Amino acid sequence: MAPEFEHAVLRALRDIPPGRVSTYGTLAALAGYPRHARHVGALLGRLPAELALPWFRVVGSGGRIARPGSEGADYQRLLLQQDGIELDSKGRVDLFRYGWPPAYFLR
DNA sequence: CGGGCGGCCAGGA
DNA sequence: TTCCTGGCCGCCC
Repeated sequence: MAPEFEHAVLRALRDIPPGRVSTYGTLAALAGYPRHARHVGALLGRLPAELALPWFRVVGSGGRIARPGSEGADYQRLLLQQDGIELDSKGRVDLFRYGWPPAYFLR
């Protein structure tokens, strides 16, 4: 994975404010790499916990938490709630309400 | 709403 | 080099 790509993505990741969420595709675009959503996922998946980065503030395009059923998914749901984010009955986030940056999620 | 399909792009085998 | 596989995405039924 190219260092420039990683740095750009992590920078965008750190810029997501508490209480907001972004998506893999949006983060990739913000970082300057449109269409690289999958790679953002691959990167977030192997982030060392020590870095304490807000990986949990990234969800799929439909506001869905990735890899449902997995242990990490439950943890992510918990962290999002602690962040003050409401999840609907199906565990999805309303991007029109919490999406970051706002301009990317206009109704 | 649910499921399939094709497209996306980098790594590993 | 080809082939397969992803914490994805959007379109079509």
